[in-house]
Amino acid sequence: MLLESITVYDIAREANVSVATVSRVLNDTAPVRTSTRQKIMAIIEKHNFQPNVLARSLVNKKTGMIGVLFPDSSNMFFPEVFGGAERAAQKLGYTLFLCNTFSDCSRESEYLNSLCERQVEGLLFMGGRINSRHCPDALVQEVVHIQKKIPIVLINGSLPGHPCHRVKTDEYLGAQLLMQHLIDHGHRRIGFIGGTAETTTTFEKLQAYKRSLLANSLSYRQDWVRLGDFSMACGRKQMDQFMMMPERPTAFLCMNDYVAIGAMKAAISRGLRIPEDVAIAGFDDTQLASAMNPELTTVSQHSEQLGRQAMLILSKLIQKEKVKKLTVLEPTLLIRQSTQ
Amino acid sequence: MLLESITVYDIAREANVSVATVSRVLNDTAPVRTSTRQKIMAIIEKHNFQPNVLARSLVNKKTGMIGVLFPDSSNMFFPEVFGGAERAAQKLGYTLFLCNTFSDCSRESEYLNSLCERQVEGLLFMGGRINSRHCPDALVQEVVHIQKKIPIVLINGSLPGHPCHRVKTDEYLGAQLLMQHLIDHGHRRIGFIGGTAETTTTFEKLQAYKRSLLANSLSYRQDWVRLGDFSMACGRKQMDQFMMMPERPTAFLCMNDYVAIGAMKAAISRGLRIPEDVAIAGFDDTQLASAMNPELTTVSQHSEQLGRQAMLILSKLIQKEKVKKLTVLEPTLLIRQSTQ
DNA sequence: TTGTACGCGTTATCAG
DNA sequence: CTGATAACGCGTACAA
Repeated sequence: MLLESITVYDIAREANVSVATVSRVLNDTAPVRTSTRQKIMAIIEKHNFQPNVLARSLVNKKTGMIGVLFPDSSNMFFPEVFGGAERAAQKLGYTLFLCNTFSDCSRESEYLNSLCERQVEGLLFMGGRINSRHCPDALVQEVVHIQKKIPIVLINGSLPGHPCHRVKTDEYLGAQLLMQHLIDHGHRRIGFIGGTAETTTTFEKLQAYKRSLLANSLSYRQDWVRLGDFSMACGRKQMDQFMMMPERPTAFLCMNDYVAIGAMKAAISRGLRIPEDVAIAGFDDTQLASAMNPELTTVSQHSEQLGRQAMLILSKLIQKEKVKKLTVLEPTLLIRQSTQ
Repeated sequence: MLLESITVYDIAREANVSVATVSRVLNDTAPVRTSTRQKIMAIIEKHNFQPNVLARSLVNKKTGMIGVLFPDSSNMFFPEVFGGAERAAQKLGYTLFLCNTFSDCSRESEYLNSLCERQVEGLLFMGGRINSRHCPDALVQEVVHIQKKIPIVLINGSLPGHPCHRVKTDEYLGAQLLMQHLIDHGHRRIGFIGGTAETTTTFEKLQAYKRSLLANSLSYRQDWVRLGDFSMACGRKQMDQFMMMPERPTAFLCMNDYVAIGAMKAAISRGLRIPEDVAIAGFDDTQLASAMNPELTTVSQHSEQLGRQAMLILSKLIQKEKVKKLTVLEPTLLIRQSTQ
């Protein structure tokens, strides 16, 4: 059951005017005699009348809604991003329609569909298929097709083979900064923990990891790269594995803060001290990083900025303005206790 | 610009049928000859036609949308709650419309308005005015008025003087369990940190705190109750204050996990050991609690359950079923390293 | 089984 | 300044 029971007709009748006039005072779209305007306003107030946005959107073809797809609300990084987007959206007169895909591609497709049917005016896309290194073409096409009709901005991702508007952090640079920091602190044996080989975000960091080793004449050992997923559990499990190796790294680059914290916990429970015995670094600078003890060295993606930028670009796209396809934000290295 | 360019008329014309028939195959609402059905389906597929939900909702008066108001996406507790609600919603065929009020009452009002205009079928309400101990009547009336037309479920809150459907954790009991645990462990001097005197959630815990002291013949000292807000910063600041007192508690009950962690950090940075020198307990069992080192003793509100229950009740309300006004979930004490 | 025509609540166009 | 009236895209009695 919907709220609406009272319509413009009702208030028009009560005011002895036509619906057109009511609409005019509602939208201030044409001059109305002050006396009639006031009469109408009074009746609107009296009944607490709210126009039905559905009907309105149906005619002016504007819903004021922006769809936002994100993979996981339990990873603080994403709420931070869409928090930034939301603030920007509000200033621009848009409302966000948040969709948690739970990193599930089919759910992603469903939401994509649903958002289109709901006539959102633009889409902010994070996670899932746009971070997949081998995304099935069907999934790519889905997005490509939608993009023909409605503007999309990808955040920290891409659609291989299809130019899209994108906003991203230079994750490669971020990982590189981290590596350099570790190396500068004398670490010669560095491991990598977390992420999946399938995801672009992992791949970028892994590339930076490898090249940094190479550039510093340090050896790359495959068994010192232990992927998994993006969770604390993964960090814990993989660090446990490292612990059982005869020869292990003295420092670890982790996929994100969650993984890093899991790794920290595993190390600590084995009696290791951080950073004296082992250095650990995360990524994203979620609240967790500075909450930990010792505080976690990490890289900030300026998550709110990321969301804000994406929303700004999307709004320009909606206004049919030309915008450059790619916007890259520079990450910031945050050196804390866990590595020095 | 909206996606829709092709309508039922277009596909009707192409199939040489009437829009009615198209609508019938779309909704399977009446028998259609198999051959024509297939012809129509083919054309729909071909053009990738998607019906306009706006128009549809306008006639059947169902949007399938549930509005969700929450105060702060940067407090993990809330994403956990609406995560639970979202899973439940999906099974029931609803889509959540998430609105971050940033604990700002005016923003809350705006969203409330916007959601009604958007014809959501129900509302899940968290934070803000429903947790205010002295909520201005105007704000209460806003909600009361909406409630007459559209079902609302309040989560962990209430509207003083107005019966509402509510789902809540027994926070009083939670705090009591925590107190008993501390007392059982020999603590005789216990402090309280965080929250604001204005919020009901703080008040409930504070009541439990006071009564537990009384019931155990322990003295209540006003200067050992240091409120503030719900942030890590608050925990840190207040613990710093405690540190400068000549006589201070040996244990602390904190408003939530964030405050507790702030307090922990402050204590640690002063060289205190946890739990040997000082015991600290949080509330909510967010991811943070088990991520910390030492792990944080806390109380689980079963946040996902909370969201799920609320959504279930709301859906019954929408179906006009009778549902009991109040549902209380029992919290669970989680004893971890920070207190023993 | 299918088509016609109206209604859903607004906005917009065009006369007056 | 104001009032009919036609869209907007779809569902659905009612009739055929």
